[in-house]
Amino acid sequence: MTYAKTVAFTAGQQQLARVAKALAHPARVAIIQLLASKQSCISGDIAAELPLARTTVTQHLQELKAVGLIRGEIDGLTVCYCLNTALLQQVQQQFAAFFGEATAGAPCAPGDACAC
Amino acid sequence: MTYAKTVAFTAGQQQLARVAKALAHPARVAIIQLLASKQSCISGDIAAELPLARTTVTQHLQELKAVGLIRGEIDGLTVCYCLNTALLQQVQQQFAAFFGEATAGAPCAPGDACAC
DNA sequence: ATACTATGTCGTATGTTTGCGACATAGTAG
DNA sequence: CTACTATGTCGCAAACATACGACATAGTAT
Repeated sequence: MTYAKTVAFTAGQQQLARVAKALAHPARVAIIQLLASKQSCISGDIAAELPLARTTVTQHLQELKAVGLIRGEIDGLTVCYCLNTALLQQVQQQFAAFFGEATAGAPCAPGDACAC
Repeated sequence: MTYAKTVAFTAGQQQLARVAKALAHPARVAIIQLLASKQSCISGDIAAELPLARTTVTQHLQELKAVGLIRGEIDGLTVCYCLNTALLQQVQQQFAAFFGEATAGAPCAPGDACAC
């Protein structure tokens, strides 16, 4: 992303945007859900469950790992991915606060003349 | 986005990803927050409050409008943007459910041997 | 050792996003 | 009507993202 003046956005806004970007692709949403549903933190089985090439899935996994939402541990030949519940909980708070703030105002239905 | 086989992702995953993408840029997060904080739904003042060119801000506004998170009404010379609280509330539920699912599992701390 | 399996990294083609100036449109005002 | 203001649309350049095959690495197994 090439923001002209990244400085001007708050850390909170940037963090929220970063996480949102990580979830901005159905494959990544699916991966998180998969990891959440399987009790065991599967590895490359993930690739088998998605409609994408193995390498593409690896890339998505790397991206999720870069943001910190998941963690991967090598176990012999296979690699074990699991959710970073700590970060997820923190992010959950962040989103809750954001949406709470956003949904607090008046409804402003279409045709309202929008009390400006 | 060029998914090879878009079909294979659920509607829920795609909807969540679409909204996440809308929030995947600090400027757009900032816009939502701005609209939430000002009681009046300001118009091009938004552009003045952000560290971006006016046209760029317009573009971000269009994107948010395309996803449906905000709505714009023409009021003479100015345009009035306001939050679509109905959609926001719905999306809030969606994210809450998603994160709830994701944070439900075991912590899986690093070094856990990751019970696979 | 040799063959095999699970993963990841690279390079690349194609498409998308971002940021912005130039230009078009549409009200307002004198 | 003419000048001015507020917005939006276009087109473009540069940066990213997506998807994937070819290749590298590193354990396992025989």
